[in-house]
Amino acid sequence: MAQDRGAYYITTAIAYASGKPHIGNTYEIVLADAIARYKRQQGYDVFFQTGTDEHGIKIEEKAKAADVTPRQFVDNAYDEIRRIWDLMNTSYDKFIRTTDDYHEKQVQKIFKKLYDQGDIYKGSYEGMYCTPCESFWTPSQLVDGKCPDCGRPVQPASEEAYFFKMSKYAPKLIQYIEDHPEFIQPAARKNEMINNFLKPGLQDLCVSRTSFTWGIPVTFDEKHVVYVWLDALVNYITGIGFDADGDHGDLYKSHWPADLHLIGKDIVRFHTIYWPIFLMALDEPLPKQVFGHPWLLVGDGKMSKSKGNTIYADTLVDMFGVDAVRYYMIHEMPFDNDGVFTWDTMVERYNSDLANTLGNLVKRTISMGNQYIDGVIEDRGVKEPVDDDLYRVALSVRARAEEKMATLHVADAITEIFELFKRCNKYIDETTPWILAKEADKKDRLSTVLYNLCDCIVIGATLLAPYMPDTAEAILEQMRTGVKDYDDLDKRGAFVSGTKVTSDPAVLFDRKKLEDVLKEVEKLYPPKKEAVSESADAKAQQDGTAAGSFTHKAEISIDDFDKMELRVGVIKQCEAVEKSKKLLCSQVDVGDKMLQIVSGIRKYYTPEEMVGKKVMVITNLAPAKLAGVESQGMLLCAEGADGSLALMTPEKDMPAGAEIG
RNA sequence: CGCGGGGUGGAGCAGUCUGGAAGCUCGUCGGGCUCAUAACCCGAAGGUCACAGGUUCAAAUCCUGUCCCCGCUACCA
Repeated sequence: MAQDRGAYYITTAIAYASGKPHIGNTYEIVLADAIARYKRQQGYDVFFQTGTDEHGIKIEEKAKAADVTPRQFVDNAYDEIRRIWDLMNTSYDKFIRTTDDYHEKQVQKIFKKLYDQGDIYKGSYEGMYCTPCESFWTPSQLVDGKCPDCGRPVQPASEEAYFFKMSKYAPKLIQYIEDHPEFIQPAARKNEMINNFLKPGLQDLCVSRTSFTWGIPVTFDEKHVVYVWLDALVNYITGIGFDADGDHGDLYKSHWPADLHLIGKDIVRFHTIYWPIFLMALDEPLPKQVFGHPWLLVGDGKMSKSKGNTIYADTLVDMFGVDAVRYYMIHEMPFDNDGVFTWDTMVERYNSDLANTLGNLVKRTISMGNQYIDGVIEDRGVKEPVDDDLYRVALSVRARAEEKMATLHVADAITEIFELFKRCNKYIDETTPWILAKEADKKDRLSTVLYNLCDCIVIGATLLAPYMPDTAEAILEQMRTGVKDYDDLDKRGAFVSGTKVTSDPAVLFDRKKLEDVLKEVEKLYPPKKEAVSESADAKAQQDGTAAGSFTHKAEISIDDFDKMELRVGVIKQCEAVEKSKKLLCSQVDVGDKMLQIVSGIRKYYTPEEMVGKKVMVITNLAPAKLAGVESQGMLLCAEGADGSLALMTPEKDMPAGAEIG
């Protein structure tokens, strides 16, 4: 066993239980798993927690839309999320749900405690209220003084709510952040937090809601439920046995404070400001580090259903296998920049790194062992200078990978390990075992060369285990070698001399052809199929066609249609709207009058090319102000899921004002 | 002057904090090898490090200014 290095507590953010997680969400658990396995290998007593965030108005609404109870809804989402986490072979020790009894109970106790000690107080939430929409809006959200959703007038109103005294702890938090430069990672995020939120002064945070019920009720004021972030954040302590009365479980005593909260860069604020302040209020120590990882994107945009580019981990696993997907996610993610998924790079990494460099290395080494020396790989001690360079690389990989991991540069760590596999391939060419095999007096050298290779492969495979556990196991199995101790990986002898390796080495990663993969993507999920299928999205994203998820609206009657007045308009003048990046303002002749119409199409058309165009116009749309400019209608456009856009124009020349219908 | 990220050989990136011969992966081309998964090894071509000034013995790196791209936000009627 590696030496005992003490406790290590790592968490992911808990996944919001609103649906199936896509590869971007899945990346986080895989990254966390790699770190957790790595720390275990090093000898830490690791506790790795993940889970689901199951409360909130969004879930309540989604459940309603799906015509199920919130409970049923989150149960389904939980099943799906956990299935994906398990599919990815992630070794979490605990999966917490915010609907778990013990968690809910502790949230209530924590809320009560903070209330009793005066950190939470009852106040009222002031704002402009739109009665039909049942929504509060801040003055800056209002459009033209009206509700941004429905355009109707709003009234000043207030609603009672509980607030947390954030400002009280701000100086202490700033001090902590300054004293612990490693607390917020990457460092760039630290400055954002301090400059954007802490320095200007923290506002008290509203920590209860009355507008919905799917949450944890406040025990002493039942019409309030606890704000989801307060509910969610404390999972990190309730999951390991925190008790608000101080009667903590052993795990809490041994593993809090957490060593690492691994989260997405979009929620850094909650984890580096609110969460530490909650902990200060509870008089508990703060986590040692919060790492806001970048996002894994698809194509060149953020993944979303509406963009039609969602890709799920299980689709990829079906095609490439778990470890290949883990490898891709870990290897392709830069430390502080967003990473990108494309089918091209997926196939490229798979072939180049996994099939060629690693898989082929193992196969050719074992094959030579079998062909030349009956699979019994023995160190006969016939050394040559070239061996030294091989071992120089092999025995230093652990240290180099460790250096990268120390700062969570996981992608760089795995790259270091592959440097060893590349070095091994080179070594084969340098030593030419097939020539040694032909010379009777070189048998001992041949055996030594193959031994050195096996030894280095075992070192590499062992170091690879945290990132690609199945692959590491498969390699060691082929080498008939057990798991090696981390502490010995800087020494020769990981592979025991005289071991007989497998006589039938399996191919670890079979090469893929890009065109086959693309065909499969298309075949598995044909485009334009009825329901929303992820690969139709993937296909759309691949070739730019507009397949993907369509959202359909309710059927309308001819009378409904008749309410619209559609006409051909001629654009007489057009200019960019000063204060906007997206808007063009056109003067359109619709026959009997001129309409001023503002459209968000500046990205696609210049004002000059707009002039003279004949377009389709809705002429009886209620006027609205966009960026302070009045718009009296709407130019109709076709918009592709890939972001393409075109104005609708009459197929034959038609006069301005011609009715459309 | 809304906030932030970025512009480095065909593609994707590192290097920028702490100036000191422009690097990595993939792709392309040529060669080698034949144990292996059309694999592996070697070599080559390919970059005015967005642009313009400045500091310096020396600038991808520091300073000033400009242009372009991408997120977020306000206003995509």
